[in-house]
Order: sequence, then C-alpha cells, then structure tokens
Amino acid sequence: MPPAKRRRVTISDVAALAGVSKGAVSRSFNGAERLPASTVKRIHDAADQLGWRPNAAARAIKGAPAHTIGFVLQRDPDLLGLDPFFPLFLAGLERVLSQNAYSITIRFVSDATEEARCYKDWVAEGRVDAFIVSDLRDDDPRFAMLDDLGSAAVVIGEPPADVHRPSVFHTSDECIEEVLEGWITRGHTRIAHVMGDPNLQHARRRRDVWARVLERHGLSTDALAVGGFTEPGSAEATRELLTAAERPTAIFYANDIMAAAGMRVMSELGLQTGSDVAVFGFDGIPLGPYLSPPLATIACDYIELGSIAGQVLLEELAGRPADPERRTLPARFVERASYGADAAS
Amino acid sequence: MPPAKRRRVTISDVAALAGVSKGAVSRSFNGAERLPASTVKRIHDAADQLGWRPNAAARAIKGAPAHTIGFVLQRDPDLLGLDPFFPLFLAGLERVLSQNAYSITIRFVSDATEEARCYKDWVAEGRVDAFIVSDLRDDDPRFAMLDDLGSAAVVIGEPPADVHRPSVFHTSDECIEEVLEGWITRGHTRIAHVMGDPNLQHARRRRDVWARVLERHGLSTDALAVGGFTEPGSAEATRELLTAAERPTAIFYANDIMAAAGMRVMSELGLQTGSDVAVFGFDGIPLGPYLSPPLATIACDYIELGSIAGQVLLEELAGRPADPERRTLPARFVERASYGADAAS
DNA sequence: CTGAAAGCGCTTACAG
DNA sequence: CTGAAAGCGCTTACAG
Repeated sequence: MPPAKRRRVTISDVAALAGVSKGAVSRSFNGAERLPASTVKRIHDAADQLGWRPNAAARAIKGAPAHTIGFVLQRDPDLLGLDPFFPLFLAGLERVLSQNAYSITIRFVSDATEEARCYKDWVAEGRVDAFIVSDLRDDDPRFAMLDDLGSAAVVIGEPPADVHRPSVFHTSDECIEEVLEGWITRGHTRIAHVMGDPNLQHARRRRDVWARVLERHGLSTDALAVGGFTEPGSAEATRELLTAAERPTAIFYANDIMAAAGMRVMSELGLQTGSDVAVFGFDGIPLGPYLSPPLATIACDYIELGSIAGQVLLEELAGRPADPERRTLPARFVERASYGADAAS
Repeated sequence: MPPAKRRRVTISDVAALAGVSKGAVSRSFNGAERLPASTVKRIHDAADQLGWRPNAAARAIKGAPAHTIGFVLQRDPDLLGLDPFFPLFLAGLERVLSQNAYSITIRFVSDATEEARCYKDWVAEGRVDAFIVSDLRDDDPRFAMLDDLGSAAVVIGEPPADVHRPSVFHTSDECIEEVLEGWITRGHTRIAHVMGDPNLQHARRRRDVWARVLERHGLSTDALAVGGFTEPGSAEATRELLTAAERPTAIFYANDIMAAAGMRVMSELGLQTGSDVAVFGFDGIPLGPYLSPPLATIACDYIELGSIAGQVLLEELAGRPADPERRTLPARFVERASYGADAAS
C-alpha cells in the first residue's frame, strides 16, 4: 500500500515560505508580469522545496484552457495490433504537444453514437481544448458536431471541399499512379487491387486512383477485391483473385499488412511473389524489408504527420489561423523485390 | 474557423431552469443523496436542454479525483511502429476505464530524468489519480518515486519481491521451457536465443529461462545474441549466429518481429526456416500466421492484459486492496511451421 | 428533503 | 512593483 496522502501543498504555503503574496507566486508562474529576478528565484526555490506546482484543476476553473487534446478513435481494438499509423502518429503528436505542456487524452469508442457522446461530454466537462479527427468517413458527422460544439480540431486526412478546418495528410495519388504506370510499362495488363474498409475515405481514394490509371490505359478494373484492412480478409480476397479464370499478374494492396497476408497465399498456391505476381503495399511498415521477398510499398511518415498535426493544433489554439489550411506530406515509393524485376533486367 | 465560443453554461443556469438550488443539481448528478425521482428528472431534462455537464476542473478542485490515469512510456518512438503490446494494451485498458468514466493521459519521454519530472508534475498538478507502470527495468526507480509521491499505480510485469504494488503480467516461463524441451526431444543440441533489450526485465527473464533449460540438459548456452527488440538488430544477430562455426539448428527469438527479421536472413543465406533452422518467437502478432513459413510463437493476450490492469486499478482507487496482489495471465504456445517438423512426422 | 453559505486552489483586475 | 479581495464552477457540511 502506498503511504497515506499528505495534506496538499497549496499556493499559500509557497507564498508563506517565500514571504510574498499568493498573487506574486501566481504571477511568477505565469510569466506575464514582470517581477524582480531575485523574487522569482525565491519563489521558485520555495516551490521546489515544497514540491509545489499550480494545481491544474484550479487553474482550468478560471476558464483557462484544459491544456489537453482529445483523440477519439472508432476502431476495432483487434485491428490495432499491427496498424503502424496509430502508435507512430501518437508518438509524433505527443512529442510536440508535451513540449508545449499539452497532454493527450485518448478514447476508443465502438460506434458513432458513443463517439458523439464522447465529443459532447468532453467539451461540456471542459476536459479538452481541441480534438484530433482521423479516419475520415463518408459524410463524416464529426465536422458538423465540431461546429456545434464550437471546438477546435485538426483533421488528419483530406477534408471535403466545403470543410474549412486545418488539416494534415499525405499526398499519395501521384506516387501510386507512377508506380502503377511502371507496371503497365513493364507489360502488366491484369492489375488487381485489394482495397481497405470501403467506409474509410482513404481506402476509397486508393481504389479510385488505381481505377483511374487502369482506365486511362484501357485496362479492365474487374480485379477488385475488398480486404477490409485485415489479414484474413486480404488472404481471402487474394485467394479469390488468384484462382479466378484470368489471374492478375500484379496486385496493389491498400496496406502492407494485407500485402503480407496476400504474399503468404501466393506461396501456398505455389506462386512466386515478384515474378508470378508482382506486389506493392502502402504504409511502409518497418517489417517490410524483412518479408520474403522484401515488400515494395508506398511509405508514409506517420511520426512526422503527428508532429505536424501537433504544430498545427498549437497554432490554432494560439489563435493564429492555420496557413496553409491544408498541409501535405509526400508519400514516397520504396522499391523492393516484390514489385518485380526492373525493366532493365 | 469554428464559431466563437458561447458563454459557458453553469450549474446556476441549470438550477434556474429546473427551479431548484445549485445544491440540488449537484446532488442529483452525484447520486449520493436521495432526491424525488421527479425532481431528478426535471433537473436532468434541464441539463440536457442546456447541454450542461459538471465541469471537470471545478469538480476536481474540491480534492476529488481527477478521474484520469497517467501512462508514461520511455520508448524510442521508432520502435512503436510494430510493437503489438502498446496499442492492444491501451485499447483493453481504455475500454474498462472509460466505462467507469476514467480517462487515460499518455506521455512519451526519452529518458529517466524526463520520466521522473513527468510523474512529479502530474501528481503535483493533480492531473492523475494513478499510473500505469510498464516496461520494468533493473532497479527500477519508479517504485521509490511512486512511494514518495504517495500515488496509486498498477504494475505491468512482475515486480521485484520487495515491491508490494498490484501487478498484472503474463506467465510464460513454463510455456517457454516446454517448447524448448520439445526441440531437445527432437534432437536439437545447438539452440540459440536472440534476446531483446538487456535493460528490460522481461528480456532478461526470457534469456534466463532459455539458459536454464539448456543447462539442465547439458547443452551449451554460447549461442546468445542481442537483437534489442529491433528488426535490424535481430537481422545482424541472426547473421552472426548462422555464419558462426557451429551453426545453431534452432533459434528462440524474444519477439515475433525479431523472428520475422531473422527468417528473412535465413532465406538470404539459403537456409530453410523450419527445416534447416527451427524458429519460434514471442508475442503472437496477427501477422504471424501469414509469414513464410508461418511463425510459431508464445502468444500473449495484450487486450486482456490491459483490461485486467484497468480492473485492478479501479479496485485500488476504490480503496479495495488488490487480491491477489499479483495477477497472472498464461501465455500459450501456438505451433506453426517455423517450429519444425513434428516428432511424429 | 432542500436551500444558503462556505470553501476548494488558483488567477486577475484593482488599488495602493 | 505587489498585496488584498473577488470570483471561477462546483461540492458539501450545516441549518432549516
């Protein structure tokens, strides 16, 4: 058992020890007013000696910001196990925010109702100053909700054109296009796509880019399967694609995890990834280079994404309008053996 | 830009609308006192109508709990990308806590100094009621710190014998022993171990179990390499082991990610995982069954671990001493092709 | 059963 | 430059 809680040290104790008023102590901790350096030092010494810091709750009650950012995720917990986005983004975000004395509070919810309640409660209770809005959906209800609540937020992903909220996202369309074109140049004519969760905006977007490139070259877009961002889903989708009458010779997977699961199916079917079936994924998981064969991928920098999101949020909370409103990061292609032989070879 | 913030709705507004005193509103939201059901309903209707909820800061200022749990992680952000523990544990923990109106606040720190400051600050500022202590280290300074702070906590991992704090952890010693014995039964005599970060308690523990089993059977424990829980580290360690004079025929990796990286090296060296070199890992990452060959592993249930940690914490905060003080979860072996042919075959 | 009042630990105009 | 005082939004003994 921990020792019993001692009496709380308050600003009065510090003021008494330093021989000044509570006001002076408060001011010395809030920097705005000018105090003689010697007084500030005396106060801070007293505070350190007593282990005192301004109580966060007492501070926030004056209407001051809670210095906390809310991050509500509507995700199947089981899908979190290998998703590189969440932990890396969080680490990048947290790093920037904590340097500015902001904390992050996280909630996992299971549906949109719970999600809405969480947003409302946190605002009403004054727990958070702003939200992280990620995993954009079709007709996403969160934008209207944020407007209703009058709450600040940064959007991770590309918001609809009529939404004017600061946002940060990777641009990958061109990169995906080039990589698919590369396959076409090398003679691939049946190029499949295993897509992610159709409810998510970025999953649909990757599919659209894929379809656009194929159509531009007069190729069929029949070979589309839904993997839903899960390993079993992708394995099934891959099996379906590879046992169909017209087997694709190349597959673009909406993420690396699905690509890895797909590659396993290929080896089960006696197909060589990279030669019989070319493959690339998306995300750039650290394990990619260690798969057999190493997995080509469109790599994103999720730590950087989180860190930019943090900066944008701090600017917004400081009252400076985000400029530009939409900030982008380039995804980049990492060519590895699974992409297939180079045109030169 | 979000619309300007409206005037805050306070308990007085709700009291006025419901035609009662502030005290009545407060009591109706804190359940303790008995109010006529009709009054409670009238108050709650008024609150809903105004979108009011008790302000968290104002509540906490009375010395009431912050209803927040602190989770401080000292980790290299880059290592978070594929670590299954963190996101799954967090999801399990959060689920239990949020059902009891607790939030989690997370901080990533880069060294022990920053860590210590974070613990002290959060307690002094009254931001958290308790901590999650994970990734136990040698002579871990956090136990003394928590005692000093008089703070509640739940330990994830097995604490030193003299530490009396509620804890939750997987027991895997027996499981690892049996699986290693299985290899010995099948005739393996050179069994290597690629260990994790030597500063972490569980990494050393896995190594010790491995060494104990080998010694018990009079086998050499020379084939030990340090992978540090990273893919490149493990690749290098594996290469070293497999190109040594006496090549091991089996390798136990301290986690699945390192095993996957090691398997890649095997294929580069022209060795067949499962026949030339048998392998198993630790964690049970979802991708395991999709590696080539599928990866045998000692699987842990990190969602469940988080959820039990949450329950233990809630009990502790409710003043009920944890019973038992140390709660365990069995890790279990998942046999897959990388483990090698079955004795029967 | 319920209201009026004091007080939680801070911050911040307002005097001096 | 600095102190005394009011007040933030709530909770909680204390009266009635």
